[in-house]
Amino acid sequence: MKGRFAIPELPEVETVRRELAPWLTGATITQAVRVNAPAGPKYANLELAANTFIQAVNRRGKFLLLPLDTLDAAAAVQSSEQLELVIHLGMTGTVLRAEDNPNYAMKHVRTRLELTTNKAQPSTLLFDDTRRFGRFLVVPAGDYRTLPTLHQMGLEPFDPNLTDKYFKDMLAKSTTAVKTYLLSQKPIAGVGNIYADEALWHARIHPETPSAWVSSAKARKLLAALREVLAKSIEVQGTTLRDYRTVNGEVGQFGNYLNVYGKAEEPCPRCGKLLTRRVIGGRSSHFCASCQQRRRKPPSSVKEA
DNA sequence: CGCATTTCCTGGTAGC
DNA sequence: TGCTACCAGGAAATGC
Repeated sequence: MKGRFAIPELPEVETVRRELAPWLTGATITQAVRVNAPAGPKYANLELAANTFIQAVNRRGKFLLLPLDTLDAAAAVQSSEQLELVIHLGMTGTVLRAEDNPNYAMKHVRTRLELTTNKAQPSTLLFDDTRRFGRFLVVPAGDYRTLPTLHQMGLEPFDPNLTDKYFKDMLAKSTTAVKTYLLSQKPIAGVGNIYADEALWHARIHPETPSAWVSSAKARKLLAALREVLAKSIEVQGTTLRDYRTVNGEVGQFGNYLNVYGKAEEPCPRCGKLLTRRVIGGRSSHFCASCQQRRRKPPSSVKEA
């Protein structure tokens, strides 16, 4: 494992959301600026956030969504456009409270928000994004045209509308490797590399199985497994690799519950055969070739080419 | 359009 | 020790 990693997937982002909400909900943004990063779509339109207040700290998949309400009634009438601050942590995005980190190295801090909290305290939010894989931008509320992944995102894992049949129907839409398709965020929101590998192992599905070949029974097991690993990880504040810390300096414990991720050449906890690592869809993937058998033929419901 | 591949980006690490 | 080459990853861009 390398770097200051959390690999923020749904549980890690939910952990951050829960930490940010008490601090930011109801706070006024007096200034919002991009610092130490080139202009571009990743950290964009921040000036629009000035003179607004943060209504809520929400999460959609791996994105944090902060609806902003204007403080200027006249402007609200003129624009009639509600705004939203969109934050994606990417690989290395970290949200910091400046007053808690007086000696913080500013080298990779990309944006800064000057705030007045709902307790009338001044506060400064810093967004450190070392590798610049993150996003921190203001958009018209709900307008995700510049964020195609968010735009096409599937239902939240715990959305009651996400039934077994709905999930199976989503998987049926693609013939790409089921692991790759999960990472696209289209069948379900918030699943990244770690939890995809873990859930596929629990459901005994080979990660290279064409998504549409996954049977109804396997789809049901996969959805249950995804919910199980995500819920457990949220409970223990996510997976911490190396020296990552949450906003409040805590360490997620889900690493203790991993069965396959990062465990190539170690014995499968279920059958004892050595686990395999293989690049699938350009991503490092971990599975048990023995108990995650790849089906040889498509199910009868899928037309042969 | 669907799917596969490449790019973005930096710091940690292996190997010499 | 110092240097190079390589690797990690989510989402977007590009290629076919």
